[in-house]
Amino acid sequence: MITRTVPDIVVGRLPRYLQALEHMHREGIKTTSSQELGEAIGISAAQIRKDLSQFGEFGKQGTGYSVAYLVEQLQAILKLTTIWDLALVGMGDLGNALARYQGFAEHGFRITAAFDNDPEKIGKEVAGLIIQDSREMKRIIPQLGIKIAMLTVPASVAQSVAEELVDAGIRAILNYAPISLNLPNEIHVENIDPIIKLQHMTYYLD
Amino acid sequence: MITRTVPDIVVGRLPRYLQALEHMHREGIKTTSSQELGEAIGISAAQIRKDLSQFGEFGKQGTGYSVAYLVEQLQAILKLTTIWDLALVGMGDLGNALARYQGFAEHGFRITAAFDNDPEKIGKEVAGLIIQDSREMKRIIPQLGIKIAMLTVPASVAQSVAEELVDAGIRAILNYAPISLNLPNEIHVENIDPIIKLQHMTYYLD
DNA sequence: TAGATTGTTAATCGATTAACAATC
DNA sequence: TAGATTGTTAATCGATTAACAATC
Repeated sequence: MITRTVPDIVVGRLPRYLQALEHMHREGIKTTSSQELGEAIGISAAQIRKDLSQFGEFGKQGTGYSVAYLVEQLQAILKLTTIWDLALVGMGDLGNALARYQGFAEHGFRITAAFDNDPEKIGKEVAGLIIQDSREMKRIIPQLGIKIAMLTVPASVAQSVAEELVDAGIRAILNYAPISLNLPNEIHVENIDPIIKLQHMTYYLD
Repeated sequence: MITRTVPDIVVGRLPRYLQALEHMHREGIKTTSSQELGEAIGISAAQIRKDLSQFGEFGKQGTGYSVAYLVEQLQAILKLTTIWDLALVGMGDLGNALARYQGFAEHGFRITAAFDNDPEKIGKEVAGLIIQDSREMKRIIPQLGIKIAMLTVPASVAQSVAEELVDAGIRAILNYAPISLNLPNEIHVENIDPIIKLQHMTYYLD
């Protein structure tokens, strides 16, 4: 059986389609077109149709797409029909803000464990989570079956903590530390770094 | 005079080169090669050389690049030789965490004004900043000459607040709200949305 | 000098767009 | 039916990689 691989750049656009479609759904919009969806997010209609065609046929000629149906299909494609447990590692200001952020739960992500190495923080409660000793990651993460971690530790320790996470069975890391992690290829890493984004924009300013 | 435009995708990689080079610089590494730099950040040596060649000749055959010199040059290309003032709009948990984050100052970004529309928050101090009424943005932002804003308001009001920011003279927005902003083409927008990144990664998990 | 590495050109690869038959 | 819009193919466009002469 041949399974052609979908380009990662296409996969990366699907969550943006989903976000816009969920917004339409909340607004009570029942139907949309590649044209309308494209205008909402600044992507060409042709590209949206091409991207979706990688996964199946979801529309109807003449009428476009059922918003509810396309939401469902994209959720299935992105494996969002299950709840994903997250480990939150590093409970500084950012870790605390993320622990309190409602958006994760609203989208099927549940922070199930929070870690820090600071004895002052261990045992404290944040948003219903008890902060645990990061030396316990290796034990707790497999126990809870957690596959995704959000890394909000200082840059100086990010690489070694990331390695510990991989060792504990983590397979995807959302990295907030301002450093590029070197990990095995099979580990999925996405970076969130405001400095990098700001420096990208200053190029165009004067 | 012909000035070919550098592709945005190339500009977007420069901050990553800079980050890695600054790291090398702190480590006391004097010289590097496109090969070594590429391995550090997972980009091919050929691509790094090609990207840099858009802006000039910065290396020496046989020996590679002076780290300090290339840092300097990239900073100049990205307009990082001046301090950039930032407006922080929306002082919830995330806004507060960003206000306290040291990384901005360390990279030449200074949060000069913080805004919220909540009377409970206005007048309070966070990390040396007095939170101001967002109705004052139109007056204060031009006064301080602020060109860049970080937007950390709820999704429901992000579009309208963004429009107010543009109206106040803001030309670049780092958007943390989970919604795609529709703004004039000349406004530079970069999005930071953990849900989008997590959903990208779950595609590859099971 | 010999070895290493740049900057650049040409070749390859991949992504986006245009166009349109199919069809709701 | 007529109009609208899909899914897909082919054409175009752009980005990445390979290769190598130049040269430190």
